[in-house]
Amino acid sequence: MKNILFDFISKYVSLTEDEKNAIVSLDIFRSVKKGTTLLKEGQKSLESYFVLKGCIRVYYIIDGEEKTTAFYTEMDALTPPCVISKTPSKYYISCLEDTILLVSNSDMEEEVNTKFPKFEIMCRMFSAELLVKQQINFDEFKTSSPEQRYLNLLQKRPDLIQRVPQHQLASYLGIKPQSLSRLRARIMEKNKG
Amino acid sequence: MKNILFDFISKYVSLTEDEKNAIVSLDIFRSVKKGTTLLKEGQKSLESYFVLKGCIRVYYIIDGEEKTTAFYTEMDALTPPCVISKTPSKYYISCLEDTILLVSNSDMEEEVNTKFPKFEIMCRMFSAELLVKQQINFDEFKTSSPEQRYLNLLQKRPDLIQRVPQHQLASYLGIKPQSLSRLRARIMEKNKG
DNA sequence: TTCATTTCTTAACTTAAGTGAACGAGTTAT
DNA sequence: ATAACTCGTTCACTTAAGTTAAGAAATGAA
Repeated sequence: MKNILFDFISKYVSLTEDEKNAIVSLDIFRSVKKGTTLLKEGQKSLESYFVLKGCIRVYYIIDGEEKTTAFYTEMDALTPPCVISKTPSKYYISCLEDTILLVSNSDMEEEVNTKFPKFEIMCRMFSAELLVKQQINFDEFKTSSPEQRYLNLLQKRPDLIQRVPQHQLASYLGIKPQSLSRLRARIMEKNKG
Repeated sequence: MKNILFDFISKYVSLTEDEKNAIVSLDIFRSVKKGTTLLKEGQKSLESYFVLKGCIRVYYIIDGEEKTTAFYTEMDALTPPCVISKTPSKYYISCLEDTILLVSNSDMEEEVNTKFPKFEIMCRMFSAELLVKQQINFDEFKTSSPEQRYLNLLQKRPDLIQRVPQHQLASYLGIKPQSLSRLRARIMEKNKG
């Protein structure tokens, strides 16, 4: 399990055994049951998450309706905007599956950063990378139709289509569940004829 | 003109006169004529921009069609993803109006950062803020309809609707120019009745 | 100025997404 | 085991966006 974490870190910096042990001793691993809500609208939080196993989901409730904006799976890291801006959350975060998380809070991070300067370097590289990914993601979403977005998702994150309920996927694509059903049927039809 | 820059910086850190002079002496101000293209698809770039006056626009050309994804106006900073990822650009950046920019390139930034540690602090605060804004922006886009997006824009950046051509605005909202015209007519109709 | 181009709007028609309702399959709770 | 839910799909209908075409208004260039 911890290997997932160290595989991830090795993409950015290389760690000594001592450093690895130090990380493990921080006791930041947390197991969460399917359905658990990690953050609710209105709450303040200092926690960031790294998904080791499982899947978590971010959604808003707008006019009583869930609007899913993100899924995080293995090797994905999530620092909720409200943690950075230190304002109450406008959204919910919950577990779609039994999930193993690495949880860190802002205070702790500072401590770790001073002890292990490598960490700060890694975090900076990571957040730069994240900014780029997010920008590209946004641009792709903006410049494509629901059908293109679905096909794109099928390419890039095929696992999501298996493990996530259709109505949450639909919301993530910016449409209603009925429209996703129809859209899928339409695509099947094209591939037949 | 330089005041716009220092007003902006003062939101993050306070500068001495010496520091201000040092910045001015870097000679990083550039005037650009309306219509100038700052970056083309396929090019590599190390330049980041800060808009002092005017407006620049980011767009893709997909199937021969312009897809506008962002506008940057006074006090907006833009570090194109391709600068961070050091890959060829997939998009264009051009000036919508005669524009005065502050231009920095990656090499120079490192030099400035070591000379003025304050700068690195500011940059980090700034990019954290940017990440949050971008995330919120994306979420808003995803969770709303074209009409809501237009009304939202009317609230948040009313100047854009005046200074930007309708067909570019339409693209920015994820729809065709004809649909934007219709949508505006629809809203006018509602406000009458 | 005049001619050409770009920009915006309107209209008619097509296509796709939203809505409300119904149904069967699978799950959960009692 | 049965009742109550949730979930995905389908259908008929409504609404909004895409498409094609045309024309008016503004802009730019010769």
